[in-house]
Amino acid sequence: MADVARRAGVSAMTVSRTLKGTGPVTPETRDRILQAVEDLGYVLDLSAGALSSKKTGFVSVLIPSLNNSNFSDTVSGITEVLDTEGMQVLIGITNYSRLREEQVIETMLQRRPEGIIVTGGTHTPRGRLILEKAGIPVIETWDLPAAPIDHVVGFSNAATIEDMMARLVFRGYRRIAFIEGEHGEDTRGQDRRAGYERAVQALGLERACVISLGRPPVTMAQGSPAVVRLMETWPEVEAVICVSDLPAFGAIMECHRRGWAVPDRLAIAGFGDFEVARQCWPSITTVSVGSRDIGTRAGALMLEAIQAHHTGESLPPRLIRTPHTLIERDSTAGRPEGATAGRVA
Amino acid sequence: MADVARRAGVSAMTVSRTLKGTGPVTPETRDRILQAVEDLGYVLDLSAGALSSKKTGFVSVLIPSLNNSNFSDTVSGITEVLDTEGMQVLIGITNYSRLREEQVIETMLQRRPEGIIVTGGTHTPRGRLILEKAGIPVIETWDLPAAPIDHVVGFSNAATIEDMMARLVFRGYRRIAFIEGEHGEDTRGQDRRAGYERAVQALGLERACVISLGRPPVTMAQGSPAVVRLMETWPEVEAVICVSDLPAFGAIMECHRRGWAVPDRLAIAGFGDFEVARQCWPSITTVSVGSRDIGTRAGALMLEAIQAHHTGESLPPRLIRTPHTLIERDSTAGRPEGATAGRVA
DNA sequence: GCCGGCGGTGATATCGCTAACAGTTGACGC
DNA sequence: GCGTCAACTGTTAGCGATATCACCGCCGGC
Repeated sequence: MADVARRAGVSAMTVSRTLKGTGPVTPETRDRILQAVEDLGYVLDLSAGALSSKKTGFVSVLIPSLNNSNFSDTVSGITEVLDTEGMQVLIGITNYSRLREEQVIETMLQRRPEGIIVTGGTHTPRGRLILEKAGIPVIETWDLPAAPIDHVVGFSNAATIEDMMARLVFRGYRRIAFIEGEHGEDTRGQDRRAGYERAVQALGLERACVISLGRPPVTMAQGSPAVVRLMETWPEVEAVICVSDLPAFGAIMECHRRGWAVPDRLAIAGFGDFEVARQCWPSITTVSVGSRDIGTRAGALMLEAIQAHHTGESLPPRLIRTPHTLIERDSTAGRPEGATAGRVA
Repeated sequence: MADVARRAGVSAMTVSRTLKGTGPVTPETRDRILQAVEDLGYVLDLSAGALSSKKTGFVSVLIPSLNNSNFSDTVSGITEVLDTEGMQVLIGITNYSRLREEQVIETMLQRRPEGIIVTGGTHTPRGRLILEKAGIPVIETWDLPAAPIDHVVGFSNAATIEDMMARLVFRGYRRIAFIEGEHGEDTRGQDRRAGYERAVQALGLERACVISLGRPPVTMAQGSPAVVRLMETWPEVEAVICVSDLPAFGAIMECHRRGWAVPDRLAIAGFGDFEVARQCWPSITTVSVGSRDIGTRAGALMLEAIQAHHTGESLPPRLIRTPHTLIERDSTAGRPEGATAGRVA
């Protein structure tokens, strides 16, 4: 930068101001500097700038996996918003493990991000502690934690499935099963299952029938053995909700193979509104949670929080409930006998 | 760090050595320092370290989109490998635009990455120039550029489709169409189309039938109108190759809706070996290019190149051809009349 | 008994930039 | 004509770490 300054006949400070757009610079001086930058092929060093200004321009984003389009949609949304302010997203993959999340948080903080966005509201005690003490805005997403760390942009996973259950019952289904991932790490999946069980109670259904797929990430492939097991275990089942569209799709394909009509023999619903749910035949009833919107809203909130952070005050914890939408499609068209079938006359 | 040093009764330098694992430190001293770190809740600042050591620990990775599991698989692979050396991936999204890529490259270089991995071998002249002059290892992936900038980890997109064509012809198909994305930006898609046209020539087929989907990213949804248009335009078509599994899937679902048997009325093949291709019914014939492997190999190569870069010598440009595998599935089971149908007797 | 070398540690000088303050000019108002 | 203020530019002093060299013991070899 000193070279540039010399060549343009100004001080390094003026070069800095020109390149960052902070402070006033005479147009001529500016041109001269930009010319010098061009001539020398100079590239600003943001690491050095970060050290001196104490603004790294980083925001860390922690997600369970990149290979789930729900999460990559959220990241895309965040990235898009932060890009407008020249901030760089640092992605951390937690692999659906809270312990891994804790480690990733620790290493992330060494980069001095100006804010951190995590997926879910359940963390290891130490992970939570570190986040609280980090002294930067924190946003928890994809969940509505009972005791948020700071800000929240999310929805109730349980409620999405309760809504779905109500709708299925309204459509005439009574024997409704649930296909879930393994217990333990995927807390959002657990919440959905909890929603299912509450709904079974609330709607007065006979009993909860749950098939477990295995460790997350849940995949399309897991759907086919799961639906087979389901039909063997509870042949009387009329409908099934899957913890995600992916196994729902796998299940539907298995049904095609076996000649089980969907939805007439078995209605199948998913979660997440993946592209495959819309394109599948029959198209899959699902819940859209607006993955990308969660990202853009979290991004915007983060910018606001960082802004406040810079001016000294810290933004009071905000809770943004994002809407979820039940999307009824062909895979749950209703009992053949009509919407009232199975109801008490 | 000075605080930690004081509390442990050593110099800052020793603290640094302990935390980074560089240089020898007596176990006792080490423990004392780690205790002090714990007590004070001290977190190392890598930005500062980067400035003085001139090693940022960043590697930039540019991809067209995060929402394509092929690319996110590659990124996962890269991340996984670089993680082992504590390096952080900086993701840049180019949106399938070369101009955008140029801009992203410029802003990325301000972060002083130690290496940069880009998707594809076609760039704007200026983008290419900047990469060449960046003075860091560059890896081009997902392609085999005629004139590589530096290293390459990729495969010939054209060859994948040529192989596919040969196989389809072997299976007895003669009238084979191609469904592609719009011309212009997606150079990998263009290469695949070029492979198709070469194969039409080489195999002595009647003519090339190409349906264009629209601007990338190509989606599942685009598959259905495309296949309808295809059948209207060339009713005699027997098979079609799609530029990606996603529209191939959309096309198959449309065929289900319309009662066109796949593969008997129309065989459909894709590209990319997305999960949906394996799970779809009928399962989709495709080309696997090992997206994740491309990532792990590029990651490993990058580590090696950075290593060399540190010791002064720069690694001679390396070209790693990754294997692609044709995966035949149910969607191209062969002409009903048998594998020799359509051949000259 | 002397010397070379290694394990362990510290002092100092940056790394490249920007915050903060301190000029310097010229326009404007009264 | 003079004070005031805004626009513009420069000076100085770090930001928080690490490269580098220097130093001190102590060991082993000849």
